[in-house]
Amino acid sequence: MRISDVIEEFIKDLFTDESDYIEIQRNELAERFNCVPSQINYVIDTRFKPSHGYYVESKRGGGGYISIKKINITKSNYLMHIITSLDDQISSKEVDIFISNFLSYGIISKVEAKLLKVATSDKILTIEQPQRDIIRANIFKNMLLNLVED
Amino acid sequence: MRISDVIEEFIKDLFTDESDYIEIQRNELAERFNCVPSQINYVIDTRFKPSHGYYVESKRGGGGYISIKKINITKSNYLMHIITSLDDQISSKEVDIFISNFLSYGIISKVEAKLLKVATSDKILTIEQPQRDIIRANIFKNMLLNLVED
DNA sequence: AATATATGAAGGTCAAAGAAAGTCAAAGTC
DNA sequence: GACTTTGACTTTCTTTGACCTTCATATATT
Repeated sequence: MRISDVIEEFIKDLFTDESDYIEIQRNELAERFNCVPSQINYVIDTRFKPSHGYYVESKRGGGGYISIKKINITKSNYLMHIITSLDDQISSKEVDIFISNFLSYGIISKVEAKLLKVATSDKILTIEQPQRDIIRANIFKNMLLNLVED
Repeated sequence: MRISDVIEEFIKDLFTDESDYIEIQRNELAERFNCVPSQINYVIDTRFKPSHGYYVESKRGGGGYISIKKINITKSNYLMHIITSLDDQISSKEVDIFISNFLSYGIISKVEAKLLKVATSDKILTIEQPQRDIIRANIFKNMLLNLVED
């Protein structure tokens, strides 16, 4: 078995039910698996990409680390699905229904909901139809896109 | 854990509910944490910058000290101040500057920043000027309003 | 007594050394 | 040919220490 696969599995085992966030030490891991440190980068680059549902951060220097966060892929999937299914114009009421669904599914936060709502409200979008519904769809889709992948 | 992090936390714990002003003794702190005195400067320089919401003063010589004041640009105050000062039209560039300031002051989250940015971008607001800058100001103000008080 | 000088007690600066992690391309495997 | 492994070199952040500046106070000088 490849060393990269072993390391991948080891890292994935670090995630528990309680926590979808871990921190590792590059050099320590490399030593444990008797490989060169950059091998760890290779594993992370190839197996923990955003497209695999992971978000990676790191810090260099004394006490440095690499952190990996498992992102909720279902959220992304769900939102992407909604986004692609949206027409290129949408009413305020329709938007509101989407938003309250997102909220009740725990897909977005209250603040995010408020931001979405206000940015797409008729009160704010003071232009004529059908321009209004077009701009609204545009705003809505793009805001949602920015909620995908946290 | 880094010694710098430990010291940072120690200092932050000195602030109480009653007081947002503390005074420390550089040498005393260094001795307590068994580090070189200039380490304290390092911690203060990197973790208690104005952009983090702290104001630092010091005095040398006998009876010297370092004082740190937590500046309470509370989120609400700050945002309300911005909102009321805003004109009724605004360019995309101006908005971006505001957003990056909010971010560096830690007043909004990254996600919120992205939402603000996308909802006010020229790419999304595909209408003619001056309508565009008017709608943008409207959206921006109202989104900010919804960030006040959480 | 008033002023000048010395001393010691702070804190400040800056650069070198150290500790991680990142990059990239060459070499190796399947 | 695509994926892995390796290692030399780079970048970033932290720790350490030698040397500097400022201030209060004690001591000396006029």
